[in-house]
Amino acid sequence: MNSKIRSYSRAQAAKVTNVNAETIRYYESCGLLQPPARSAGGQRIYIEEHLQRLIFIRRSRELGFTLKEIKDLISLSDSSDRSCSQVRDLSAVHLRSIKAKIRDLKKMEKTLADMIKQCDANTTPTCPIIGALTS
Amino acid sequence: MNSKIRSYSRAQAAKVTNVNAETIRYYESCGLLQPPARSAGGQRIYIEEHLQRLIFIRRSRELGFTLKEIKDLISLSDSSDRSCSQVRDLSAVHLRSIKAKIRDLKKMEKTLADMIKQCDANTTPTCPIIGALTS
DNA sequence: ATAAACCCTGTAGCAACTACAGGGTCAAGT
DNA sequence: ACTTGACCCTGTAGTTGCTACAGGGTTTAT
Ligand SMILES: [Zn+2]
Ligand SMILES: [Zn+2]
Ligand SMILES: [Zn+2]
Ligand SMILES: [Zn+2]
Repeated sequence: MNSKIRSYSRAQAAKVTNVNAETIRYYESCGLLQPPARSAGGQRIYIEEHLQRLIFIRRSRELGFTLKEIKDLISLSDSSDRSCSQVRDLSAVHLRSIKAKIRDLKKMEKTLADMIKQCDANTTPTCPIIGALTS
Repeated sequence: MNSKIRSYSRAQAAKVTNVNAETIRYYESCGLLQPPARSAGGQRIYIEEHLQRLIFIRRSRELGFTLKEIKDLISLSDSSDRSCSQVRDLSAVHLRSIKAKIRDLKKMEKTLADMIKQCDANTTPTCPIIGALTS
C-alpha cells in the first residue's frame, strides 16, 4: 500500500519554502522548477520534491549564484557521477566573482568615506564631494 | 568678441568622456543630461557643459550611486545654497548601503569558501556543497 | 557622386523578480 | 445549495542601467 503524498498549493509552498508565490511560477517558467501536476481545475499541485528544489534554489540565491548557475548546479546534482569536481569548480568561479565584487565595493567605500570626511571638514562654499565628482 | 565654442558629436563625446554613445542618449532620455542643440539635420551637438556632466555621472556611477541619486546630486550641485550638508547626507546614506552590500558579500564569501574546503576534503560520493544546499 | 562613418528613432533584450488585470477555482460557512 | 472570500490561472508590464539592433537619414571625404 502507498503512503499518502502530502501536496501543497502555491501559497502553501511559498510559505513553507520562504519563496514568494509569484517567484515560484517564475522559476517554473525558467525551467528551474519541474512543472507540477495540476488539479482538474488547472491549479498547480506541489509535492515535497518541489519544496526541496525551491529551498535549494533559495539557498543558492542567498549565496549569490545566478539562476543560470543554479540550473547547472541542479543538473550536476542530478547526474551524480564525477559531479563533485564540477560543482567545486562552478563554486570556485562564483567565489572569485564575489571576491571581485567585494574589492570593487571596498574601493567605493574608501573613496566615499574619504570624501565625506573632507565634506565634514569643509569651510568653503563648494561641497568637496561635488568638487571631486566635477573636477 | 566671443571665443569659438568647441562642439562634439555623440561619438566624440563618448570618446572624450568614456561613456558609451548609446548610454549618452539613455541619460538624456532619463533627464540626467540636458538635451543638446541639434544640427539642421537633427543631429545632437554637445558642448563642454555636456561633457562635464557626463564625466560627473560616470564618476558617480563608479562610486555606485544610482541614477536617481545622481539626479539629486546634480540638482544639489546646481542649487549652491546649503547643499553641502545634503550632499553629505545623501553620500552617507549611500555609503551605508555599500557597507551593507559588503557585509552580505562577505557572508556569502565565507560560507562558499567553507563549502569549497569541505568539497576538497570530500571522499564520499555526494558533493558536500550540493548536500549543504539540499539539506 | 558615392561610400564610409556616423547619426536618428523606436523598440527589444539582459537578470531576477514583482505586480497587476481580468478572469476561474476551491473550501468553508450558512 | 449557495455565497463569500481566499486563492489560483494566464499573460503582460514594470523595475534598473544599460546595450543592441533595424531601418532609415546625415555628414564628410574623396
Ligand atoms: Zn563537491
Ligand atoms: Zn556566480
Ligand atoms: Zn559637502
Ligand atoms: Zn545609493
